[in-house]
Amino acid sequence: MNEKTDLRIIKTKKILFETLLKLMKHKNFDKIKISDICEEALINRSTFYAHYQDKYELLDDLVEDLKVSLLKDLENYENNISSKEYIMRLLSILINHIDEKKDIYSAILLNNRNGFLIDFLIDVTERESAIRLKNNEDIVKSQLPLEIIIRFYAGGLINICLSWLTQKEKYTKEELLEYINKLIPEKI
Amino acid sequence: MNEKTDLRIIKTKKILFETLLKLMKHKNFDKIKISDICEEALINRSTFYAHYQDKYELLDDLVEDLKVSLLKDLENYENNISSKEYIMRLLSILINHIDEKKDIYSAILLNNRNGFLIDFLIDVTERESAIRLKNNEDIVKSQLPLEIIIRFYAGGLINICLSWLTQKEKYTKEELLEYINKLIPEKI
DNA sequence: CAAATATCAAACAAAATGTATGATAAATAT
DNA sequence: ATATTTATCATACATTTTGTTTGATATTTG
Repeated sequence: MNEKTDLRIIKTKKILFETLLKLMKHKNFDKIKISDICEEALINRSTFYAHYQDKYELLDDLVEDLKVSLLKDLENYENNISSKEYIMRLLSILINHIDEKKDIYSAILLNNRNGFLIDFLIDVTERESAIRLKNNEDIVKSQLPLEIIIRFYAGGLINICLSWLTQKEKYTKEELLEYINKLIPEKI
Repeated sequence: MNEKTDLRIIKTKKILFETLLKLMKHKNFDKIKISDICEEALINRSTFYAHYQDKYELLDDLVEDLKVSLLKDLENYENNISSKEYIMRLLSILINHIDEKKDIYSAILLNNRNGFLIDFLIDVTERESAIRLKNNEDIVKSQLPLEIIIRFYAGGLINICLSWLTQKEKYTKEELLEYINKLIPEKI
């Protein structure tokens, strides 16, 4: 979000983000025109082009912001805990993060842009998990490639989170975590 | 693929499918123009418009074909087996299906069109599983909502399949199934 | 072989993108 | 506070891509 922090740039990008998300709630991203965005945002089209080559760059930038925000949420939490405990904490952070940015995630999901999102979430959770779980005894014993284990749990858990997000309010965050707790074995 | 089976229509659509997939290997779907497709396919642009409104309809049609093909693969296999055994057979069919259509799946994956694919695969596997697992004793005992269980395993397993697909030939199909076998508990 | 129809080439209208220019307003720096 | 820098704006215009139409040609069906 910071180019060199000229206030006008920050403001413009913020409006573009908000407008894009707003439009994505009613219209598929594929069908949104740059001119639609600018019109709704009350921003000159040449200003748009001053910042982004196309709408894909705009969306990239928006997702990049999300990523930064999630990484920040993940920054400070404890090390050296059992793999299950670790996973549960990671998830708790993730679910809170998604819940806070509900609007953004839903908008992206409703637009068949899941690929984006899943890649990014898996990327983050995988990197995190890979570091933490690398020398975990249970995992070494299981004789499974670490990446397989991570892909499995990351995919499963993210899928639960995403469906939870779209079926608004069917379960509370706490219930969701409780269900997940039952799904994950004590020893992986 | 059949409108009313005029050979020319079948041929045209087939070529359009192949051409789109070919282009998607080198270029993101977002950036592919209808004129690119037609040029490469040696098909007149007005012919394209005679069949599809835009490139998204073309991709839809292509994915629809995939879906039909997977459903056909899933048609005939045994009922009344334990949940784990059931899941393993389902997966074996799924993996074989993906392996056979490797080119198509990779092309779509490389194009950030995963959303499409994951939705579709989850849809199919969920519907299948929901029918089969509904009255399963183990599941009733677990006190978890069925949809949560299905989402979890569907997401996890599909994610493994997808990453397997992109890391070409790192494991054999058989190894992959063996790993998955270890990941799924005997009693869910 | 006759009838039906899908494809084609070509030309055109409309929509959307992308670029350039100089004036104006807002932010930064001294 | 003022000067300087620079982001935004309005406007105009070139280009690209899409979408439609027409009638001729070729292929398929019956």
